[in-house]
This record gives sequence, structure tokens and C-alpha cells, in this order.
Amino acid sequence: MSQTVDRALSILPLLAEGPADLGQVADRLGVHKSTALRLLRTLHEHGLVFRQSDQRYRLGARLFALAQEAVENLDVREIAHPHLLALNEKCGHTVHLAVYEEQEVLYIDKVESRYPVRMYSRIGKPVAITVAAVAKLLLADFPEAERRALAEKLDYPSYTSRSTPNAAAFLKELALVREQGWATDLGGHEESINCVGAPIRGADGRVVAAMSVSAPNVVVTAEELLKLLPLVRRTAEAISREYSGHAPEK
Amino acid sequence: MSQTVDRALSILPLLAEGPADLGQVADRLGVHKSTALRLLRTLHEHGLVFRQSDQRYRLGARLFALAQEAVENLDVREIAHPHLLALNEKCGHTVHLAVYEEQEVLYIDKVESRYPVRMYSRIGKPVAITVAAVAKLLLADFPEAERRALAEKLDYPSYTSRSTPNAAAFLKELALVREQGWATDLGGHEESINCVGAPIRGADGRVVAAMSVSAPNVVVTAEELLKLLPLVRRTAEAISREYSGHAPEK
DNA sequence: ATGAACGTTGCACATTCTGCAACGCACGCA
DNA sequence: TGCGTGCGTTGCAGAATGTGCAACGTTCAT
Repeated sequence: MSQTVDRALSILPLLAEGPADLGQVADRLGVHKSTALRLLRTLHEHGLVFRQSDQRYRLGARLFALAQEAVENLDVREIAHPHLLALNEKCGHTVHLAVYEEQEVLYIDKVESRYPVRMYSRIGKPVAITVAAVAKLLLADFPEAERRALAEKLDYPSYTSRSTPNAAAFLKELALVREQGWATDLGGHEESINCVGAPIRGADGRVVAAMSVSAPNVVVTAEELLKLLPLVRRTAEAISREYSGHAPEK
Repeated sequence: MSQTVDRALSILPLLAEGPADLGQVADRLGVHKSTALRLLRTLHEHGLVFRQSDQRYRLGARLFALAQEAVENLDVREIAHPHLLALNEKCGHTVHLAVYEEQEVLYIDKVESRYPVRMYSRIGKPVAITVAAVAKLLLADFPEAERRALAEKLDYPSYTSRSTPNAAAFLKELALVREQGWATDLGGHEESINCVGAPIRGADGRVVAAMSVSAPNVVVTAEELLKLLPLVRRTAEAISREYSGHAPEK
């Protein structure tokens, strides 16, 4: 829509392929050298491009800084919230959003069940890290060495008979979660409550948050809850897309 | 130099602070809404900006993709080489450049000593990982858990009486290197050869390569070699700056 | 129903960008 | 030493391009 800007921006992917000199840039843009020069100068002033020692142009530090700053100022919660609401709208159960922070997994958002029976949880509260679906999802993405180190350090409280009993079992479960791309907690924290969860990933593919749907046995059986898995995964993927800077579907 | 492009690029840092709507962008640019709209549209077509579900604009995925692609197409060796030559010019000793790759540390560049006595090493050859200064620098940057895991797996050959004897000693040495930001190998690989090295870091601060200066005792004592440390560190920093997308000094 | 806030469009004006041609400079070759 | 080529750079005149305005269409909230 704006020719000048359009041309200037076309330089960026071109330089991403590798350093290039003025003539090459002008040629590939199909413009006169003097025009390319002025565009490069403007990009240079903004730090998006710089000149290395052999005089050729390269993408500059500012680009990395911008990308980083943008990620830091991104709020998963803000982006996820409407999606969580929509999910709750469809299935009616409690929906949680959680992140990993300083050795803990914390709930950072929650949409209450529309059924009369609710489960206890609080935003900001640490999650039962050895059993919760969201915790498994977040830890499963750690590099293997860190996963092992962390697993060794944890306590394994027997909330119920189905709680994760020890480090070995936990690591095995994490490997499974990593493999399949989703996680469950079937009565591992409270006998009568089941959860299904899926990971939310950033632009680099790393897991940045996890979400889950929880419901007590009295409302739906574990089997029925599992039928929601595709929906949960689709929601998580929609959030991932939007979080990582792709236009939302539709 | 180019007003239109200048304005368009000014939008990026603005959006890095957080999502903004058309009016806010127009205001902060000091232009009419319709102008801001056209600029945003152009940025949008290039994927640098997109519109999230609440209609506000945000930095887009393309920005991350560009930054990533640029990093992948960057060649440390190409950038480092002139600096290594200059260093060799000043001190005369052998200069090495190395990276970590698949459980090994490999030499990827070398400038030969100008003294008659040379040391044996080859580009592409794996480095003695438990003793070489460059290896210590590269491994010291690993997260603690991975450092431990790797140290346990390694063999500790006794090249000389001063070789690193075991995992515990190696981890201690890595902690020291991490702390001080430089490393040495004083006769750990071959009795008569000493090295001083410094790390080369990327835009995110992670160590991407390491360089060292090596010289045999018959040419300079370890003490004299250590006097080169400031020069080595300055060279490594100059390479880091250029590699991470900042204009080279002067 | 009514108004405000916001994004969007078409248009006439002139600001801003463009390509040209000429210059300066460094490098390599004779 | 001198010439030639390749590259980045500058000033300029013409015109294409971007600009702000004013008016319209929507969507919300009151």
C-alpha cells in the first residue's frame, strides 16, 4: 500500500539470507542504487540494519532487541482469556491457565465451572506440581538434564492412591506427556477430580504456559472428560498461534 | 532520510511496548489516522505487525522469524576471522576458534603461530574437552543441570600431571570460568603448552563460540602469556559485538 | 433510539521520493 | 606511476507518491 515502505521492508528478508552490498540490494529490489542507499540509511538509523567491517549490510541488533522486548511485554493471560472463556462456554467446566516460575507452577487464570459443584483452586496459588496436568505439561518441556535434576529434588506427597509416587514414575509420566503433547490428572490430587490439559507454545516452540479443563466425577466421568481432549488441544493451539504472533484464525 | 519509512519503522518500537490501536499509533507518530493506517497496512503485509482478536495491533511472527533466520545464516567464523588475524599480528602466537557441536568441541578456525615452534591442532578436529580452555568456556555457559550431566559422562584422560582428574574438579573449574569470564589451560593437554581463552557471545548473551591463544613454554612462560589476557578478552568482545549485530568499533 | 469512538474510503494538493548523471575514492593491473 | 574499473555517494528536476481532510459505516454503550 505504501511503495516506499514496501520496498524498505523487502530489504529485511533479503538481508536475513546473508550480508549483501549496496549493488546487490538495489538489483534484487529492482531500484536505482541511490534509492536503495536511502532506504538502507533509514533502516540503519533505526538500527535494523548495520554495516559490518567489509562494508556489506546485515540485519542489526535492534531487530533482536525488538523481538525480545515484544515477547517480554506479551501477556499470555491477556491473550488466552477470551479463548478460555469460549472453552468454558462450550463445555461448562472449570478452565485453568498456569505458568512455571521459580521452581513452582502457578495458576494465573481461571474460569469457574458453570456447574454447581466447583473445585478449590485460587489464582496465584502454587499447583500440586507432581500430579497436576498443567505442571506435567510445563515440566515435560524442560531439557532432559534439568527434568531429572528437578524430579530428584521434589517431594511426592500421597494426596490420593493415584498420586505420582516417586521421581522415577514422574519422569516416566513426563516423557509420555512430552511424547503425546497433552496431559491428564486422573484423581491424582483429589480422588473425585479429573483434568485434561494441553500446552501453549511461543514462537520458538517452547512451552510458555499450560491450560486444563477440570471436572469432578459427579458431573462427568473421566472417560467423558477425555472426549473433550480435541477441543482442549484446539484451544491451546489457537492461543499458541495468537501468542506467537500469527493472526487468529478466521 | 526517508520520511515515510522513518515513520513506519517508528511504529515497531512503539508496538514492542505492547499492543496499541490505530488512534494511539497515529497520536504517538504525530500523523493523521489515515496515514497511520496505511503504514500499518504495509507493515501488516510484510507480517511484521498483525491484528489480535481485539483489533489492536501487535508485532508479528515475521519479526521473530527474521531474527532467527538472520542468526542461523550468520557465520561466526567469517566474522571472527579478521579479528583473529589482527590478534595474531599483535602477539604472534597460534589463535584458535572453537564451537560446541553434538557432545564435542571442535576447532573451526586457526591462525598459525609466527614463531618457528608450532603446536599440533587441526581445523575440524575435536578438542580435548576436559582440559582445553575453549572447551571450558563453552561448557561453562551450559545450565547447571546439563553441566553436571555432561561432566559425569566424560572420560578424564591424564594427558599430563596437570590434566583435569575427574568430574568434581572439572565442575569446579567450570564454575570458576563462568565466574571470571575467561579460561586457561596451563599444561593440561601437553606439558609444555599453555593457553588463554575468552568467550564469544551472541545477541542473547549466550556463548556461541570460544577463542584462545596458545604458546609453548619455550617461547613464552605461562606468566607472560597471561599478560595477553586483556587483549584476548577485548578481541573476543569485539567479535561478540559484531556477531550480535552491533556496528564494529571505529 | 441516540451519540460517541473508531476504523475506513476517495480525493485534491504538494511534499517527498525517484532515477539520472556526475563525482570521489580505493583498488588492481600494466 | 598512471590508467581503468567498480563501488558508494551527492544534487537536482520532474513526477509519482504519500499526505491530511472530510465524510461515511460500524459497533458499542447509554
